[in-house]
Amino acid sequence: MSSSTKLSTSVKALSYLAIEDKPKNSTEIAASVGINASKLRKLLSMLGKAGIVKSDSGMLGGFSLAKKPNQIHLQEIYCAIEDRKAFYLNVNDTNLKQNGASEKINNIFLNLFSEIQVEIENKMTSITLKSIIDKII
Amino acid sequence: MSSSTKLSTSVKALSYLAIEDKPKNSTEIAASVGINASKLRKLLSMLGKAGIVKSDSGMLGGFSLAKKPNQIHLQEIYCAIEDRKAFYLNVNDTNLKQNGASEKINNIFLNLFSEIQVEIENKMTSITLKSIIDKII
DNA sequence: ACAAAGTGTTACACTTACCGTAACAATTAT
DNA sequence: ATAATTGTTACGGTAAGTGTAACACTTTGT
Repeated sequence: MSSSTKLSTSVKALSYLAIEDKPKNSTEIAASVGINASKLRKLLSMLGKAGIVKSDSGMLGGFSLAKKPNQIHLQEIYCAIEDRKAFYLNVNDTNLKQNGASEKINNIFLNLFSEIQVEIENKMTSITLKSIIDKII
Repeated sequence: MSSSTKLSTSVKALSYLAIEDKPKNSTEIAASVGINASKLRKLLSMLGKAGIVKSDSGMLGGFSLAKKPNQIHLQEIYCAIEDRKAFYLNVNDTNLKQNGASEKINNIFLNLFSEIQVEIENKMTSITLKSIIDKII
């Protein structure tokens, strides 16, 4: 799954939990968002480590939101499921020539990509789960 | 090669052509930017179709810039080498549920990604090959 | 105590994508 | 003719992604 697909899938699962407003097991959630239950558990496990959802084992177990929807924004969801920077962009730094031109160009692009990533992160920080739910209800 | 790597590699090749200011064959350019000559020819071939470089076969053939460096900006380089939108972001649209929530969330993300792409394109349009060369010389 | 229902994680076969290189037709100057 | 070059295709090898199953561990109900 690409980063962007992971993000939208996670938001679907979280929206489902917010709307249902009671613990749901991975099978139900997976059926709702349309992916495999095992795969979904991997995603939700990461969201759990980030304190976004909480999970309980056992017969009455399942997943539920650990915070209110207006306290969850896209940026933290993204960080929870992806270790790399937002929508990672990279350059080819193999075979760098000794003259340094390639290295300088790499740095120029790394700076450009950093700027883009900051903008993306700002945008994602401003969007909460609640604002998304409000749009789909 | 990722989109971003393609872009930086292309800019390296174009910068080399701009600085040398005479036709260069793929072997020389490839050695300068540190990639395979055949692979580079694929990139330059696409840049040629976009009118950014011109190429000549034969013994005295090679590649040279078709426009001045201040008339070439990153956005057109990107469009030349990549058919998809800038730094393509996508959602999972398989197994869409009948309730429509997944579809609505997909649309929300597609809109968000479109906004991000517009910002990236604006940024890339404002950066010319000349401005990059000025920084590396 | 024991069974049932969960999560969290690992493993694995399968497919897909990617990479680097080679090869070759077409083209052009000498 | 010959040599050098582009543009494109093909291909074997390798890496990455996918979907599923499996299983240990935890928790609840009886």
